[in-house]
Amino acid sequence: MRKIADDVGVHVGALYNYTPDKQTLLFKIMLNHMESLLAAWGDCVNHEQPIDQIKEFIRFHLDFHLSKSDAVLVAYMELRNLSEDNFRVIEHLRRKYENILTDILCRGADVGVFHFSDARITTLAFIGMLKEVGTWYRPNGRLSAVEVTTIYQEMVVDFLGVKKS
Amino acid sequence: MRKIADDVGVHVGALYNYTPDKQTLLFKIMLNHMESLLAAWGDCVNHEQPIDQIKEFIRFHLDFHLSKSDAVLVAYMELRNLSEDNFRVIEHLRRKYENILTDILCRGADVGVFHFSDARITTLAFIGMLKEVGTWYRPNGRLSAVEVTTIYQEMVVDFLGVKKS
DNA sequence: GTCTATATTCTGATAGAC
DNA sequence: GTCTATCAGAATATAGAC
Repeated sequence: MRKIADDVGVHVGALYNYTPDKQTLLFKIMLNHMESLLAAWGDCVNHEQPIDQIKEFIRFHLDFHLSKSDAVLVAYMELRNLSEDNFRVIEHLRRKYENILTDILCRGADVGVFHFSDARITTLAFIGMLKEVGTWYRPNGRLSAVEVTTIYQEMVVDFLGVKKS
Repeated sequence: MRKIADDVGVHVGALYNYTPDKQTLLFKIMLNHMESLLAAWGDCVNHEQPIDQIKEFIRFHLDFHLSKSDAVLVAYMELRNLSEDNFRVIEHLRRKYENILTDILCRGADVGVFHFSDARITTLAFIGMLKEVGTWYRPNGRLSAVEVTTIYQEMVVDFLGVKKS
């Protein structure tokens, strides 16, 4: 709280005009993060073809997460510091986000353009792949955000295009 | 430190017979974790075929990480609490581990059985996929550890088998 | 709405008896 | 090597002046 007050430019006591306690503040930060994530996806274009839709999802996810790396760090690192009740709320929203991807995958499988063995596992594998980017991507690194996005889009599309025996 | 002392069954003061301070204790835990990870891989069978070798790597990684989920949680969550110097040491070992996978990928590409566009990105994508498993796998969940391993082996092998244009 | 001051608890670490 | 006692500083949170 002292560090936050210092960064914001007020003294500690003043902080409690905005939040009843630290736990509530953390929860509101994470809730706001998850809700704006879901809302931002709602504003994205809806593509007819599953292959276009999943590319859009990857572009959206990387764009959102790489541009808000601070909030993302909090969202993933402070999860265990949420109270039990607050944790459940955030987890529910996270599951909702994951299900966006699962739905795209299943729609693609239904029309026969995607091939995978388990929708849930494939979803989590892709989310894991994308999440990892946040740990190594640097704006001035070897690859630009656009290049990273393109590579990931190609990886995922190639993967889904394979016919499984 | 109080919680550790309590779990171990001694009083706080006694802990300082084993570590000069908290930072050193954390570092030694993480160092030990990374060194036993690398040592354990050194004890694995060396397969002739890259496809067998990468399957072995996936089996090894999941087996090691799912069976030591406590240590893995510390290893990933407490990274930011390491001092600058200690962080560099751990990061170096983590890179060494990642390079095991990169080497397998490159060897497979050299002999023409693996196809991917960027060895480093592919490595990190696979590591991310595998790391994610630790966040949702539960011993009594829908899938057993063996089933999860098999699915991941198939996903990775299928992915690497695709010819890129 | 912010500041100052303070209550209270927690935390890492040390000293000295046994 | 462990225990008891304790210090010093940090942390969350509150109260009351302005």
